[in-house]
Amino acid sequence: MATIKQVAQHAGVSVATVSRVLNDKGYVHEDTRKAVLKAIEELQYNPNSVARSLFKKSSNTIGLLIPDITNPFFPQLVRAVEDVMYPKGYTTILFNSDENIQHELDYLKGMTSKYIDGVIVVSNTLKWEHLEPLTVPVIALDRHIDDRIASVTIDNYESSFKALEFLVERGCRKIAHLAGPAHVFTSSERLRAYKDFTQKHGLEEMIQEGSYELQSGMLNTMQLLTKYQQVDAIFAGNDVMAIGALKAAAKLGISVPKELSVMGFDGVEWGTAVTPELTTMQQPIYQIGQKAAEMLLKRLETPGLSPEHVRLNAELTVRQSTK
Amino acid sequence: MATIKQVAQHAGVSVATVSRVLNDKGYVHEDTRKAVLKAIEELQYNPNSVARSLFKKSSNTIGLLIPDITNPFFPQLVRAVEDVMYPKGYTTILFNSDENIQHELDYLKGMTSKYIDGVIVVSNTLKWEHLEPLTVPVIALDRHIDDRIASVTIDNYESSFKALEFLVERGCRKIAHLAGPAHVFTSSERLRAYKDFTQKHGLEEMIQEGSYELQSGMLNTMQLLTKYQQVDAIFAGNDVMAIGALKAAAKLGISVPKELSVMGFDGVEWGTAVTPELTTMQQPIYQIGQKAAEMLLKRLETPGLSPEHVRLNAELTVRQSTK
DNA sequence: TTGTACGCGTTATCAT
DNA sequence: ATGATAACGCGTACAA
Repeated sequence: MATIKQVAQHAGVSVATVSRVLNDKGYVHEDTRKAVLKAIEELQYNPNSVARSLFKKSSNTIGLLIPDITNPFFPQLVRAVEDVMYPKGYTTILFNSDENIQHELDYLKGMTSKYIDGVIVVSNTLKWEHLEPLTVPVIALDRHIDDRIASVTIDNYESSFKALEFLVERGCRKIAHLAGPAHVFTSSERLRAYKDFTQKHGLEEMIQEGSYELQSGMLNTMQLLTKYQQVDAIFAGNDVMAIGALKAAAKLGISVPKELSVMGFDGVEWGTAVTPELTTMQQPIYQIGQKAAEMLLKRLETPGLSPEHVRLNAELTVRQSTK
Repeated sequence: MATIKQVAQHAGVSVATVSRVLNDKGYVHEDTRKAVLKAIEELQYNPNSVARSLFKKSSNTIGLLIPDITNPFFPQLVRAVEDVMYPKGYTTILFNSDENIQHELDYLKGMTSKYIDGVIVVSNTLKWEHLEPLTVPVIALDRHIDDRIASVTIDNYESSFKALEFLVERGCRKIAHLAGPAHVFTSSERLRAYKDFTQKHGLEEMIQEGSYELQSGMLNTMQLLTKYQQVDAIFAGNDVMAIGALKAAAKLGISVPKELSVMGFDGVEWGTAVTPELTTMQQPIYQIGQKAAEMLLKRLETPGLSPEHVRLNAELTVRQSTK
């Protein structure tokens, strides 16, 4: 690895001059510029990012903190973020927190010492006081954390309401809710919508709580279906649970959508892999990631912007699992 | 952000002493050590990773180069790598190449200037000459690149053979192959096995090439099934295509596994989400990632180790999509 | 237009 | 046992 010093020597100039042509700053004679360029080429010189970071107190790197990349919701989100950051010269570092606050705090601590320039955070546990000490822009993704922290979210409550309305329109009256974990903000919003909806429409409230996983979705649907015999629709807290419900129905010999309608939430790719294909409230996952990255980029360029709160809309995608 | 200098001042010692207690190196009196620790605590001092990297020419960071995180094969792999690297103090940077050699070379170039300590690579295009200039340990994952580059792979050829043998055992005789893209090493190996197998057993060769995607799997199965009427089994190049085949069968009213057996390859989670659940040649995805990370770690600790080539075994997981 | 010299925050060597 | 200082590679005042 050649250094700027060697390039300077090779070109017969000083390091300052090399730095100038490197960064197009200050005056430099065309001839010397060419000589420097030639030296750079010959020595295959590549500026040292670490040294540059030390001086600039900035690493052209952002952190992306998510619960777990193996959750099918996140790969697309991650891709979106990288797809917008990379062309702008930023590297993205991914962190899996497993929703463990200790891990999250560890990561955050590491970031500042690495001159990470900004962070995108998906977390149910992180609060203002944890993020406040960070001197870099932060974007909260998927979950709103605090009014003082910019965020990109979707309208979980309203969308859930719409999903439920659709089920009623299609003639469902005994609608059960397969709820996600209570500590997850998005699932509690969806649950809240379900409760309000059933109350408003005078429908029976049938709730079964589980975790955001396939097995859980299946097992809990089994329980649900034995506990409440007359269920004619299931509104699941997310797609993975909904697919679990589909599996349970298949196992119990219940025909979907004829005897039972199943509605998911998220719009992950899995939903198109199953038969019948899953009807779902589709989040614009890729756009959410894009938007968050763009907001971060804006704050990177012009620091001190007031916290913006963007709310995207989920959209009902009717496929085959509902009447 | 406090610096080591400020800590030294605060504790009334020199930076050298602070550095000593920080790194447990050299002698330092117990009293002064305590004073330093106290200063560190009071100033909330956090050593600057960038400055440290500059001096050490090492960033405690590794690169993980994969085609695309949205391919369901990779999230688990990525998790595995991070799960072993992080506790050892290493940060993992993920790069999505989209199998584009230019992107790959760009990433590689960026790595050296960042003092990245090692790389794990999943690529069909990268060759010895691209990796050779790297001065850090490299592990090739999933695809063998060169004898001189350590690798972790699975026995694609033999496993495919076993999968096909299983189908024959179950009475299938008209076995078609839904092949993955020709430029992907793993799929050409699986294709090769299919060809050898049919020849060995005197079976008709029925091949349809597609891409590693759901739609492609479905469409190509449709074509396959119209072109060759009597097909009684499909051996797919990967699980996603196999699931596409399942969808095609459902659409055509063909009952799986009664009229048609479907065999996948990979063992991604999706395979358990569909009905019938997918029979597949299951790769130990997580272990592959683990093993690669461990190999890298070993080479990080003791450089200059000769290239090791580990080959893991895929295992037949019989579920419901085969007779 | 170009060069000198210092600072970014650490670690390691060499004195003391 | 502790301190001063050079070095890591780069960018930028300031001087020339």
